[in-house]
Amino acid sequence: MLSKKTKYGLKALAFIARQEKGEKVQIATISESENISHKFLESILLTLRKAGFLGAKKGKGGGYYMLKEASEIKMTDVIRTLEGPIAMLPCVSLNYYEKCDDCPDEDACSVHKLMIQVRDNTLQVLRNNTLADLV
Amino acid sequence: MLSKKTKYGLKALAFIARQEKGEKVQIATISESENISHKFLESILLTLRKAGFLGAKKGKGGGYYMLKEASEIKMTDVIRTLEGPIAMLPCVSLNYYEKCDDCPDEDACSVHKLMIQVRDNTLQVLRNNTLADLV
DNA sequence: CTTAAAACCTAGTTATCCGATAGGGTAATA
DNA sequence: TATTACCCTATCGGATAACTAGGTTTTAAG
Repeated sequence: MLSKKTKYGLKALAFIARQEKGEKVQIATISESENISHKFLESILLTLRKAGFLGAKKGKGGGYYMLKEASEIKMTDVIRTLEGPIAMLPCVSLNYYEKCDDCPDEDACSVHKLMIQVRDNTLQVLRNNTLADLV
Repeated sequence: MLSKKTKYGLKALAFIARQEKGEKVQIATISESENISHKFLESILLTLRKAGFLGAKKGKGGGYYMLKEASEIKMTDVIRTLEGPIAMLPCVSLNYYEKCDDCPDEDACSVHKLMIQVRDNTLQVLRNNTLADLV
């Protein structure tokens, strides 16, 4: 299950991407329009800014804005930033790999093989979708 | 992320399915062989039996056994029993649908559309795989 | 008939994480 | 210089995951 953090983050990104290029959007605007807790959204946007998806301007008339084209922002990258691994098991994760405590031999694990199939299919969908597809 | 419950359950099912048809397997055997806590596995197998995937015999010489062919047990069914929804959002779940608190209009939600794609792809993989493919 | 073995069942524990909130701090602008 | 709006840290309640405890019932064997 996708966390609300990720869901809100995607919605917020889509909201900002819908504006004129370079236009600044304030947290409060998104928060009200998308029904997201102001403070929670604040922390999410901060994460997205640090990850390089957004720029921010402080002070009066400030806000968040896109740094690049929506079509250049892949869903895989956003989800990995907010959610973490895309795979259904740590042992099949490309970016967050972790060995299982049980499983002496990964290649012999039946579940492992199945989850690799799921992962590859999910990745294919998420790689082919950019923020532009959400807008 | 798949819970350990589901992972263990799948491994246990595969273990039992590997035996001669109708052969009984004890919890302790699976527990030791697959490195799963005995008590935890106990509760998982109980769930699987109640869901109709396994039969059980009490008393000395008892154990769990397959009720049907491994090829008749779909991964979707097992995962839904142990894990719950397969979808990444409640609002795109076929079997566990739930409306989102935010989102006034589901059809207008950009994230919704994306997650339907992911769901359909995942379902395709899981529907095409049976327990026989794990063995 | 007794005993040991095995599944059954209810409930509780512990630990972690999610979603949200609090309360300032800091920088930019009018 | 006051206001606006992002920046940062800390905290907290509730839910859930993973596992544990301890007893009950059923069965086979001696």
